[in-house]
This record gives sequence, C-alpha cells and structure tokens, in this order.
Amino acid sequence: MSNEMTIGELAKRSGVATSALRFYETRGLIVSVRSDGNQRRYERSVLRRVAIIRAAQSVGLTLSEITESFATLPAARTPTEEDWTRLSQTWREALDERIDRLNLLRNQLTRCIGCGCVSLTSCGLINSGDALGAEGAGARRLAQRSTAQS
Amino acid sequence: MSNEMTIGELAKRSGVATSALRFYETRGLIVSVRSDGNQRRYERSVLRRVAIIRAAQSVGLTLSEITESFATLPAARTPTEEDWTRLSQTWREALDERIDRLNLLRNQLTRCIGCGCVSLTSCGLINSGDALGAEGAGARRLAQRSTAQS
DNA sequence: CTAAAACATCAAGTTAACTTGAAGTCAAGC
DNA sequence: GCTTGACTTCAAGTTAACTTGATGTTTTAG
Repeated sequence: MSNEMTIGELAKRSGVATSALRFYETRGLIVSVRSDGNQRRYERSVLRRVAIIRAAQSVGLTLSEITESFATLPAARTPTEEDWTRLSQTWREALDERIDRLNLLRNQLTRCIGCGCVSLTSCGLINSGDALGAEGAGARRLAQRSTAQS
Repeated sequence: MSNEMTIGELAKRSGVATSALRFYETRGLIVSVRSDGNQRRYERSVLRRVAIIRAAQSVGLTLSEITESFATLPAARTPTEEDWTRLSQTWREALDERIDRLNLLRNQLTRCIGCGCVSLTSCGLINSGDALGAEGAGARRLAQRSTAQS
C-alpha cells in the first residue's frame, strides 16, 4: 500500500509506455524520486498528471504547450482540484478556437461544393488570406497555414 | 503568355516555397515537364493543385492522405471541376468527423469543469476508452489517443 | 541464493514535412 | 560576353514525440 509506484506500474495504469514516461520526465512534465537502487518511484498524483497530459494531447496540444500550462501550477504543493480545473478552462478555450477554425473551413468548403467552384480566384477556403509567414524548418503543426494567392 | 510557369513563378503565386514544391514532386503530388535546360515548367493547372494541397493540409490532412485522395483523380486528363468537387466532398466528411471528435472532447471537458472533478475514475475525457493500441515509432498525429485507465 | 523480470542509461532510429547548404548549370539583362 | 539571379541535384539538418537497442544493475520469486 505504499504511496509509490514503479515505472512499470505507472505505465500499466496510465496506458503510457515506460519509454514515454521517461521521456516526459526529461521534458519536465512529470517527476519521480529514486529508490535505493536508483529506480524511479512515482507519487500517486503522477497518475493523474499523466492522464491529463494524454487528454491534452488528444485535443491537439503539443507537449510544449502542456509544459507551459503546467508551469502555471503551484510548484511547491501537489495541485488541487481547483488548480486542475483552472487548467482545463484554459484548454477549453484553445479547443473552442480550434473547433471554430475547423467549422469555418468546413463551411467554406461547403460553399465551394455548392457553387461547384473550387476556384482559385474566388474560393475562400483556398484563398483564405491568413498568411502566417515562414517559421523555420521542422515538422508543421495542424492548421497553420493556407497561403495561396491569385 | 505561355501555359507554363517556372518553379519560381509557381512559388510566388502559390505562396509555397520552391523547396516544398520540389518536395511535393518527389512525393508525386504534382508533376512538371522539363525545359531544354532541365528546368521545371509547370502547367497552369498545377497552381490549383498546389492550392488544394495546402487547403487540405490546413484542415488536418497529411500528405499521404492527400496523395491517396489524388489517386482517385483521373490520371490521364487534367481534373475537371467535378473531379475536384468529388474530392472536396470526401474531405468534408473527414472534417466533420474531426469536428465531432473535438466537440465531444470539449463537452466532456466542460462536464469536468462543471463538476470540478477532473477525476481519474469518473472523467470521461481522461478515461475515454478509445484505446488505439501501439502504432510504431515516429511522430504522433492529432487526436490519436487518450488511453488512461483506472 | 540464483535466475528471470524489471529497471537504468545513453545513443541512435523513426515519421512528417520540409529547409538549408554545397556545388554546379541556365537564362536574362546590359 | 559576362555577371547576376534563378534553377538543378543531392545530402544532411530540423522538430516533435517517442521507440528501439545495447549494455549493465535491481528486484523478486522460487
């Protein structure tokens, strides 16, 4: 009945691979204490934390965004219900934005189908002018651009 | 007034970097003919194709998904308005699904805020049991999993 | 007490979607 | 005719989020 879990236990209970858990630790998303033999031991609260990380990821947040949000949690004490609730609220807003954006695109697409255009000069979807400029190398994230002209 | 564009022109008019255009070509997403001096020349229709690739990406489709869709287009002739419209229809459905999923998650999150729970045992968002199993290495895509138990 | 399972570290591999750089060729203007 | 600027190819780098593998230590069950 100890308050501590091994990484294997945490993996089993959270459904997240041990390799991912170690990775999260390197990113500062979760913490562990070490046993005499240098093995990781997790507090019960980490299970919730991992669950929340996955939930946030599933709604499209990146680990850095999650890290940022977590930074607003009290570092000293184990986050309370209220702390998590505040976080959820933030994410809900991000989620609303995402949904709005998708709806916009879907509606524009619908218009295109309706008019049978998919026309370069008049299609709002294709020509939505939300130019986002260059952002350096690397993988692109969802719904970042759509920058066709003319 | 030739029917052909250089890669620089296509880049300027589509807002897509030349490096990306060459990349799309290696992926078979667009095609080009070569000039005497081995430079790429694009048909006008490629501009639309690129615009559509970006539009599709902006609603969350990957290049492979786009490639797949494009495979349904007639290879022999330049796609007609109707061909593109059929494609848009397919994408609209994918988009609807995505929106539905986000709405579901948002609503569950709202429930969590309402009850102040974010509880591991009762939160639908965190415990949504849509286990998607392992899928090999590499980067993860949006909204793929959320697999916490207990 | 020992064998097997679980854990540890660290480097390197993986996928997606490109970008950057090097080294050389082509085209256009003066 | 020559200097730019645009283009070509090809290899290697980039970010995200992990996984895989090698090699070695701990724990635990019998």
